[in-house]
Amino acid sequence: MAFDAGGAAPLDVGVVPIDRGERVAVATLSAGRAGDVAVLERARIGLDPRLEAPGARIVWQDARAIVPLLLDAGVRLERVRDVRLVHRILVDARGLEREERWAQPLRAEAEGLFSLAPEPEPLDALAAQLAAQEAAIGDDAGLRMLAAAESMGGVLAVELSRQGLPFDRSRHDALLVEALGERPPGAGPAARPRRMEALAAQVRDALGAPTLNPDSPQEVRAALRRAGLDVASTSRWELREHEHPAIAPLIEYKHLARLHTANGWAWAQRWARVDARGRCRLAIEYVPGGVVTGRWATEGSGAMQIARQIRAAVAAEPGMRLVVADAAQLEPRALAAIARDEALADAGRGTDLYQGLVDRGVVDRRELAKVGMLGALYGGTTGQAALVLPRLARAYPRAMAVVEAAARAGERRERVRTWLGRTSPLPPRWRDDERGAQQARAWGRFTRNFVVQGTAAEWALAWMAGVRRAIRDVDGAALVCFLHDEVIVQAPEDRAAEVAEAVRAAAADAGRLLFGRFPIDFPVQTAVVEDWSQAKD
DNA sequence: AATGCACGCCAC
DNA sequence: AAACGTGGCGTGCATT
Repeated sequence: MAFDAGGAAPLDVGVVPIDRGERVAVATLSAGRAGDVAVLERARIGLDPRLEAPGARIVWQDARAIVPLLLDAGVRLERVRDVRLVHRILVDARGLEREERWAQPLRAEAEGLFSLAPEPEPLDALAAQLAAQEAAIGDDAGLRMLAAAESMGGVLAVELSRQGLPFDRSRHDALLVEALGERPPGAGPAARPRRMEALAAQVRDALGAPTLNPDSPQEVRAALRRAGLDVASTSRWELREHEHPAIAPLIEYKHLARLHTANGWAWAQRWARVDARGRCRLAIEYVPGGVVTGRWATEGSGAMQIARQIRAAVAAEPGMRLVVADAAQLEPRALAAIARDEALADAGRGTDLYQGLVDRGVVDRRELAKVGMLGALYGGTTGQAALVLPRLARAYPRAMAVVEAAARAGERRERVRTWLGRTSPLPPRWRDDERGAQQARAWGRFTRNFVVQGTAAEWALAWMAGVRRAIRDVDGAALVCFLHDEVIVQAPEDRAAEVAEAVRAAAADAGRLLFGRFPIDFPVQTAVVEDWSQAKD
């Protein structure tokens, strides 16, 4: 198992940074109290034998403050409890007091400067928090597993953020020049790359608006209306409905403008940095549990939305390869497992669940299978999805009943739970009128999706924890990216195939860990490549 | 000048 | 003319 999934830890070891992380206080946590406090210089933390004791669980308040110190000291971190992350789960799941006292900097940080002995208070507080969490979790095996997984997620996020994503700036520059044209000499928003400027001129020409700023939706809409195009917005789907010489260059301009602002030169300048070993990496700050469903977010760099167009700039370093792995149709598979829907699980037996639906005669085209399944997961009611849904409901009544029940529960303002027990928040108030009914249905779509997306996120955590363990002894291999259902490991060329196999095996392990003997496959598509764009999907 | 919101588009 | 879930973020633009 990739993380502690059950049973009481024989030894809980609390760790608290003091003196701004120059030293660390270590204590045994038991029955809500801290005992046998030791204080160690940061470089010598690993010398406390309790941190390496078999089965020991290391407990902290905030991974961001302590995990870097532990990693630098060579502590392995196999069983962990992140009190901050787990608290957030238990507040919703168990009504644990919403208390943010450990969000504050620990008082010992300041007071430690003036006393040789550590303040016992933070470690006692940690012990008390741990005891409260253990009581709240009780014998709920799902919550216990979720707490362990989320806590390991805190470690993974620190490790991933410290690694960064290998990034080749000259390749990035070349991709931008190819798409946008030469970079203008002056910075500033007025200076547009050559192709963008040419498209802007075409738009102005076609609309007879010589001073038009194509970045201003208001100006663009007004100019379009003057040209006789009755548009409510300037979004692409609406523009496409109209026939006019300005439309094509405008849509192309907006496409390039997005690339330029989101993943252009300024973005690379801001987020790419050269580390101590001279490697260029994108600095990505992961936020575990940053999304209500339990998915991760990132802060600042927009790293979860790196445009496909520039993914070739994410490239393996000399002697290395990227092992790019993504879980195939993760959410429908999670749904099949939640619902114990053997028929849907059977359709997913191969590597392509959507094709499985076609092969079993449920729908006649793969594209329809996908649209219909996503409609079921998101609550789609129109178009192609609506046409296919009845057939899915007939073929997979158990799975469809689960998402329908989640939607109805949300409409009734009830909470729903993921497989391991993450709980949806309570909805805002809505009135008892037509507008309120709309809001209720919208909340139902949220709870419908929450169950599936949240369970998929739990599987992904377990998967990634397994990958972490599997590559631990592969010298030079490191997780460098995580995107909901996709991971990238950079590994030495001659060990990449072995890593790819380990990543696939970790997926199967994660499925068994969460869903036991229920026969659901979690196939993972892996590619060993030099750059991210070569991993086709 | 700083702040907050709306728009629009990218990702899964 | 949106719809069908979760987000981040840059830009324009109105408000303070």
